[in-house]
Amino acid sequence: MIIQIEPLSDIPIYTQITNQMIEGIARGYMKPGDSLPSVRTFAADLGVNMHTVNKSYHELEKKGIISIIPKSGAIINSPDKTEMHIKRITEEFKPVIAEALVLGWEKEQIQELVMSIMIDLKKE
Amino acid sequence: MIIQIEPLSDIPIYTQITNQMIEGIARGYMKPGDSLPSVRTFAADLGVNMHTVNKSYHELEKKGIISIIPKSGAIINSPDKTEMHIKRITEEFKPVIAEALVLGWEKEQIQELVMSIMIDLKKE
DNA sequence: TCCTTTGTTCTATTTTTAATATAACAGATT
DNA sequence: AATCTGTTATATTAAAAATAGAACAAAGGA
Repeated sequence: MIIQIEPLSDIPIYTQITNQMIEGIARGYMKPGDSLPSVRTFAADLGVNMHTVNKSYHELEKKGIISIIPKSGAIINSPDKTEMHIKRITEEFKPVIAEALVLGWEKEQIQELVMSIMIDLKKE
Repeated sequence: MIIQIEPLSDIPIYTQITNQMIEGIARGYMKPGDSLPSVRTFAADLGVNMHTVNKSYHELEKKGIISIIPKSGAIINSPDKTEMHIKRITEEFKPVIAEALVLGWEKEQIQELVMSIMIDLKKE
């Protein structure tokens, strides 16, 4: 799982790690049950501090995507159909959809873009 | 156009203003051609600093949503069908869609959520 | 059992960003 | 002429991000 950090980005490093991990899992590069690298080795690979990776892992745990087993490691969760985090996902979608609408996108165009992104992420 | 600032939020104030302005325009509370309040009066209304509002306005301008006329004021743009900002909108959608997929959402469920948000924003 | 690795916790410092506070400027608006 | 506008500048404070180093106690492998 290769992750590219952009030091000049206005997106915090720990968020860059979080997002790229999520995208990597969505693309199937990592699967439920897989272990994540330890915060130390991963930090060394990325050239960042241990605590930065640790913060990203806890962000992933808060989102329900991984489980951190104390003193042991982190493992990617199996999706739980009863826990869709619908409220959070809704709040994350809303500003993007509102922005597209304000810029003049038609509902159908937005649906098409969303579909094309899903297909891109799902194709292996 | 009423805007509610949450001082304790981890979202910066200027981003809260930006997002709520966009949602307000999407809902039709403000329309293309309308003037935004001056940065000073709006800042006074919200109880924040002038520069904070100013930063939000420039964020909105960068997104192509308003035009700032120097020494005069800010006006909401008419949507320009030839300028959909497709690359930026795609990059904004991607992490949210990836997160939903990783949490086990089906493509159809995501499409339904997106549609319901669009309907909610469009209903007046 | 011993040794290494693990996440955790703690303190500390540096850097960057966000937010506020004033002030002054020059064009626009009335 | 007087006011209002966004702009620019400088300064300060507050908060967040990132780094650094150390120590701990449990887990896990040899």
